[in-house]
Amino acid sequence: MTIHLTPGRLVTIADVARAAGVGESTVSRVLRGHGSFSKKAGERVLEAAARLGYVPNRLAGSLAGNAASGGSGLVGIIIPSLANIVFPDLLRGLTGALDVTGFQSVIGVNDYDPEREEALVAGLLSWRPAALVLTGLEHTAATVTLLRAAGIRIVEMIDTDGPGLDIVVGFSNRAVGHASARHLIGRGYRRLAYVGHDLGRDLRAAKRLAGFEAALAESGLSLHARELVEGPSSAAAGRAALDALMARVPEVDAVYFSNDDMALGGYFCCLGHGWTVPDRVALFGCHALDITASMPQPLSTMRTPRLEIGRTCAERLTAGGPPGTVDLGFELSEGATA
Amino acid sequence: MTIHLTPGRLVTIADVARAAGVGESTVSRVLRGHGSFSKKAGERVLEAAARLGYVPNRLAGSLAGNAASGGSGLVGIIIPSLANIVFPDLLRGLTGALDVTGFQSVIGVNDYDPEREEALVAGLLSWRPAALVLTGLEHTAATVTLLRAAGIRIVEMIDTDGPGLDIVVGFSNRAVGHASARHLIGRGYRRLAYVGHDLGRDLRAAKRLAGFEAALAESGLSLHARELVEGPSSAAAGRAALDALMARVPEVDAVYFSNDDMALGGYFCCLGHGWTVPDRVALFGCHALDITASMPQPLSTMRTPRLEIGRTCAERLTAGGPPGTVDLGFELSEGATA
DNA sequence: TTGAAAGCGCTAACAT
DNA sequence: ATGTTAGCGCTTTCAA
Repeated sequence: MTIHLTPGRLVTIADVARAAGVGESTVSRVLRGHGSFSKKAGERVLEAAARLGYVPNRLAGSLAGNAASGGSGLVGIIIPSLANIVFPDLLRGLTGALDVTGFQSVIGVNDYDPEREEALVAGLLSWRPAALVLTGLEHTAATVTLLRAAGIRIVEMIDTDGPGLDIVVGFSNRAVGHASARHLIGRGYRRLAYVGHDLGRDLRAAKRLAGFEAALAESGLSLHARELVEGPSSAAAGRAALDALMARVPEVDAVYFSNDDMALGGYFCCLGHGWTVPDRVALFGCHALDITASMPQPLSTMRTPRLEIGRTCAERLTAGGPPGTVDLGFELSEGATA
Repeated sequence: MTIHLTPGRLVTIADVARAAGVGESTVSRVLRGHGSFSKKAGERVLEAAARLGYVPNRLAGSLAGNAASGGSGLVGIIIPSLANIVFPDLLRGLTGALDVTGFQSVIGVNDYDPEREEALVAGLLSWRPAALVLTGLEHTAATVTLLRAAGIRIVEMIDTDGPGLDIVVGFSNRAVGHASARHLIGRGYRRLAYVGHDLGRDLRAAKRLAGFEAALAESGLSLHARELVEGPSSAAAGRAALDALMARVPEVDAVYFSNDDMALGGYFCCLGHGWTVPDRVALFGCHALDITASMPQPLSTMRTPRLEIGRTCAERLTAGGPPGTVDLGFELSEGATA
């Protein structure tokens, strides 16, 4: 049976009600399995909805349902970048867990820029999300004001080094840096250098470096040299930076990289020069990207629980528990490069 | 001045109107820069909105504005995976261009599963998005029905090998495979093998292989061997698969990988065995991931315009042009491995 | 068990 | 230039 509708007009609950011969509220009850209704009414509504190809309008649903309490089925997510696989990993954990509970992820990418984050928060808030997930603990004052006024759950993910607004899920980047230094010192390296990318933007990398230097200081050491590149991390940047570093300070015996991308580039640099790793120079990364486990010499790095962070964020959000910090820790991934 | 509001109640346009001493519609006009209003009214509204911390409710806005014509400021995006950097790259191009035009991206990940895509399409449609962006051309019949009934713009990205529903932006995966084979044949390789991942799920990879084999056939050749791994692509899988392949069929002189992840793993395999590349065995990938340009021997691969695809999708969507296919092509990235 | 009716916050005629 | 009014599609009292 063909149904004729005004072109461009989508099927509404009223259409379904008419087709099923019941009232609109009955349709609503049946479709959401709420209230009570007769078996017969249920069948007729379901049949009519299927026949007409009814697709609920959640804009209207959210508006009517609980607009005052600010809860649609959307969850806003803001990450700094999509170019570094670390953030897609977080997203993966989040969306995977969120999908199951019927939430849709609305995402924004702020390019490591707090001002951009502020604009994205304002934009996302206009969709009255049930919750907002941010990356890191540092935000502009205006962002915090917006967040507070929104009256929804806020999760800050990845970094636990500082106070959060509501729920915080991640690990201590400072502790990662500290543990990395302890490992290298324990291996006997003494002339340690750092190779990293733009620290002004990647605050987590800066915290790792701070932890690293703190551990050195505790052992009476200090950073022997550092090489920073402009812009984001990449294998190309890591390769070029290590190249420059070793030309400038050849006595360096171990290098701590801002992350695995950079470290992989560093490893390629060593291969290109024919330097033996770790004898000529030891390499240590961060994040334990899958790829670095397949290197001829697996990279020594720290495994960070990215998927689990995403999953945990989603769980805490939907569970409705109290505010607080969840530290998921990290783990040494002992490779053959340090 | 502190403003007291019922706790949990968000500031509405009515609150702003009252505070500014104007009518609701004037507030609406000012805030959206539509219609006409006096300079004075404009100032008072803006001041009141800022003071009260007004955040527009786009759920209500979309519902009132043009719910019938089905256009909110949301764009739904469905990708098969977030684990393979190819898709975050597409997302990056998309969200970057979409943000600028005031659209928010709502994303779904279907794990290469058409049934899951169908569920995601139904879910996304309930937010009455202005448009939907899908990956690839293959969908379930029910998905196509939903899409047709929705009456919104649809973009299918990445693959141009087949008819689309509305707008198609990408490149010919078949042509990529074909050109890859031509390159290897031109280099003099004759015992060519394929190393890939789950072809039943990654249909684009399957099309590349089909194009590859077609080119071989045109030269009177055929695939000398193939090694397929279960599950998704990864460096680890590429490494293990090449290892198994070369043990089984040592006379192979060139390997075409399903993508750069796999090829990088293959390169690591060669390094581990001390095989010279490309003399012992040549390697060819797909996608030209940044990382492969930093290898001691840059990987020979095909550069695919992922960011540009994302950007172009966004542009076509917002431009409101006619349906059609946009082939953005691809380019040989001549490395040192083939 | 069910329908009628009143909004949710906003936009878009329509008056003025 | 600006206020009033009628919905957008849905959920939720409130009666019946």
